[in-house]
This record gives sequence, C-alpha cells and structure tokens, in this order.
Amino acid sequence: MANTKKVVSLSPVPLYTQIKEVLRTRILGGTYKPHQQIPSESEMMNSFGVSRITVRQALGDLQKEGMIFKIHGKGAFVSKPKAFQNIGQLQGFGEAMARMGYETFSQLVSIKTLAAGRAVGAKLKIKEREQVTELRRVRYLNREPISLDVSYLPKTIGDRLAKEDLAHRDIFLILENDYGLSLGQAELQIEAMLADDSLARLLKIEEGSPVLRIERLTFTAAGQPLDYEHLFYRGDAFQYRLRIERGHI
Amino acid sequence: MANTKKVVSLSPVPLYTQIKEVLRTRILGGTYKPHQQIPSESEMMNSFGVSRITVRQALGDLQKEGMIFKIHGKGAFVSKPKAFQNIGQLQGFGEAMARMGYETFSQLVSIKTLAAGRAVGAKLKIKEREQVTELRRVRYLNREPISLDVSYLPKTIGDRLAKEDLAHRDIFLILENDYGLSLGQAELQIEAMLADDSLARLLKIEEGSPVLRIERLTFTAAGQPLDYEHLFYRGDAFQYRLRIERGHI
DNA sequence: CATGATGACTTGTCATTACAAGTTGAGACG
DNA sequence: CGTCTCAACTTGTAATGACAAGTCATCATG
Repeated sequence: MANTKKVVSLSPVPLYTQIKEVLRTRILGGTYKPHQQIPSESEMMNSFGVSRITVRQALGDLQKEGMIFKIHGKGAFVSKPKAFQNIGQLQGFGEAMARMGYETFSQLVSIKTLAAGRAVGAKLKIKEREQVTELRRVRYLNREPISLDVSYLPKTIGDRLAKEDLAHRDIFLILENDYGLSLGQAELQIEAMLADDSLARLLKIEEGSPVLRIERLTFTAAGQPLDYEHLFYRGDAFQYRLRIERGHI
Repeated sequence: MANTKKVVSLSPVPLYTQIKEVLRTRILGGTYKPHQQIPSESEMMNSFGVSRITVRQALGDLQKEGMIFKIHGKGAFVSKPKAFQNIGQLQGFGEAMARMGYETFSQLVSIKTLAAGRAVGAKLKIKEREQVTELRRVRYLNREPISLDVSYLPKTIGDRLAKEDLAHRDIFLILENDYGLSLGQAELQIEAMLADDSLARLLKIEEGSPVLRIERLTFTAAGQPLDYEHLFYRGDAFQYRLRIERGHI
C-alpha cells in the first residue's frame, strides 16, 4: 500500500502497458535497483487496482525484455543493467570512409511518396495506409558505385529531407543536427543474396554478383522507429566490421 | 475437429508446453507451411480440449520465439523459416538456435593439426611455425546443412576438444563450462561471396549461390585471442541480426 | 541440538467469462 | 454497378477463481 499509483482503464493504452511503463520508469530511475526484489504480484494487484492476470502480463513482457527475472516461489528481481551488451560500434559508411580519406557522395535515384504497406508500416509502427517517403540513393566511393540505399521515413520527415542536399550530406547527420532528433539504437539484419538486373545496373556489376543485403531499422533515443532502410552493398568492395561482447548469464 | 491430438493434464509437463511442442513439430515438419494460417484459438481450444488462456500462452511463446506472427482480427501465421542469429551478444550457433527452439547438430568434416602460417598466426598471436588445430564442421538446422565452420585453435586446446562430443555441443559452451575459459569479445568481418564447387557440395546448394562469409576472432575475457573462425552461411537460409546503440551512423 | 513438519508467503498453471477491436465477406440499398 | 451496413469471424484485454509448486522461517519433536 506504499503508494497507490492508480492506472486508469478509460485510457486507450492497455492497463498492462501502463503498468509496464511505471515499472520500467522505476527501474531505470533507480527506485528499484539491480538484484532488488520488486513488489509481489498480489501487492501490485492492490496498489494498481488490477487483476493478477494483468499484472502478470506486464511482468511477463518485462521479463522477456530482460528487464527483470523471476524465481519460482521467491519473487521477481531487477536484472543487472546490460553493462557491455551493445558496444557493437557500427561504423557507418560515410564516417568510416571519411576517416580513411576517401571521398564519397550519393546520387539521388528517386524520391516518392507512397502508402506504407504492411511491411514498412509494421517496422515504422504506422498504419498501412499512412504515407511514407521512399528515398533511393546510390552511394559512391572514389567515383565507383558501392551501394544502393532504399530508405523509408514518415512523410513529415521525408518532405523536409526532400529539400536538403542529400548528395553530400548524411541523412543521419541532418536528422540529428538540423532537426534535433537524437538517434538511439538500430536493429540490423544481414544476409547474402545475388544482384538482380536492376541492382546490377545501378552498382555497375554483373548480374548474379554477390551482394550484402542489410536491413536497418533506426530508432530515436526515445525508442520511436524513424528510418527503415534496405542497403545493398557490393560484395567485392565492402566488408562489414564489428566487435561484440560475450553476454554474461 | 480434424484431428484430436489430446494433451494430457496428468503429465508433469504443462499443457501449454505440450501444445507448443505439437505446433512446433507441425511447423518444422511442414504440416503448417510458411505464411500459412494456423488454426484459430477457438479451434485449438476444441481440438486440444483446453481453455483459451492456455492456447494463448502457447501461441505467445511461439510468437516471441519468432516461429509465428499474429495479425489482430485475422489470425496467426507461420513465419518464414529463416533462422536468424542475434549478434548483439556473442553466442555460438547452437546456443542461439537452441534458444529459439530449433534443433541443431554438427557434422565433423575433418580435424587436423598443422602449422599456423602467417594469416592464422597473426590473428591468434602465435608464431607461424607453431601448431594449431583446424576443425571443419558442417552445421545442420532442421536436418538441412546451413553453414561450414572452419575453426583454428591453439593445439593445446584443440587436442582436448578432439575428445569432446562436437556433434551436439557448442564449442563456446565447452570452453566456458568445461575448461573454465571465460570468453570476452569477438571481432567480426562480414562479406558476401559466391559458393565455389567444394563449398556448394558441402552445403548442398548450387555453385555460385550467395554465401555470407564471416570471419570471427574470439578473445578470452583476458583479451587473449582464442578461436579464429571462418563461417560460410547459406544466404538463402540464414540471417544475421544485430542491435546496436547510438554512435555515428 | 538437529530435524522434520507446518504454514505463510511467493510464482506457475489453468478454467471460465466478458467485452473490445480489427478483418472480411455477404447482402441490402442507392 | 458501386457502396454501405452488418454479421461472423479473428485476436486483444481484463476480471475472478482455483489449485499446484517452490521457498523460507518458525516451531514442535526426536
């Protein structure tokens, strides 16, 4: 009964989501410290005024996010903060190349406004029918084409970007410096594929050449998905380097 | 009512776990194919003879494992079988797949002792003439070959590993649990290439298919290079997944 | 003193019920 | 013919109730 932060059921956001947010805030804010036991399910039922099934859904989500862990018969505890977890320092194309003294620029292939569709909408967390901006650019290194970037952004941002000098400026630097959007983390998926006809023509390689396909979803620091990209890198001219840590469990 | 695979409640294993296993088997076995809709919750309530909450717990687990995805108002569908490995954390292949509920095993192709040579010696920080163990394994996911792993380790460790059950145990886990070596970080380089004749034969793909080539140098927590590997993943069956923090992009 | 039983906690599993919200197709209507 | 409404599906959210099972401190018993 310590404090009775009532959650409201009239709100459009589900009760268990509200509870999740409250707990997340308390954990990140230090109210609940690592390895400390958090209130039991029945205590939360009382303090939040909800049923056990709702509390359990919130706790289950937090557990699968790695924020807490539960021990049968004992209780739920705050996980150790991820310490070194995501130290994988991604060296972006522009930055890495500039550091090595290479000159790069981008050629804008097309810029369109279209409906998000299911795949893009799901990634950017917007409705299928909402509009997004699609940017296609070929990136050059030493006058050699090295990658095709296909970016999807919410239309509001895409419209502003359309007026910028996309040939020489990095989208992410524009977003951060000019628009004041601070970027958080990104999720990447990397796979190998073969260049089809149109991709081969853009990258000036043979059809059927190996290509690194990278899907990148970038979030703001607040956790809002902002930019969904497909990057196609020439396999013969690019290597992706990263460094990762061993998790401790 | 098609078939009534009753689950038994007397069993010590929870009902939702039994249902998960049944569904997992049907998906991996091809009864439910990728993008195909699986039976609705109410159908499963009848066919399994359990309550909706139990069905939902099974489905929720499968969803978070990435085996299925749900669309509100439409139903639940089988995910594309593309296995993926999250490399935000350093994990062995088997380790990562086991967490997602996939079955894996390795086939030992060859194990040799030979001189390090310049490239391997430089990576492992040993003399060119010193001996190293070369391990070649084909890794299987769901009875399909998915990658060729070529590992180089110092001979002292390689000799011990030669006696282990490398078909079913992860090298990383053996090193950590049995040998007490705690792993630190790893450096990766990823690129795309085409399968040559011998690689294609081992992975049962066409010559010239796209392959993800990964070079991985793993260090102990103390910073000693320990394991230098070349991994060749089938491009059509594998994705590398990564989550990174801010930094410059 | 050691040991075992007990009870009061905790989380885990499961059933039943109810309504909200998204999707889709059929049929009524203009 | 197009469009609109609506019913019949789907999954999402939530309450209530019950018992199982693990943990731990306390207390009675040997």
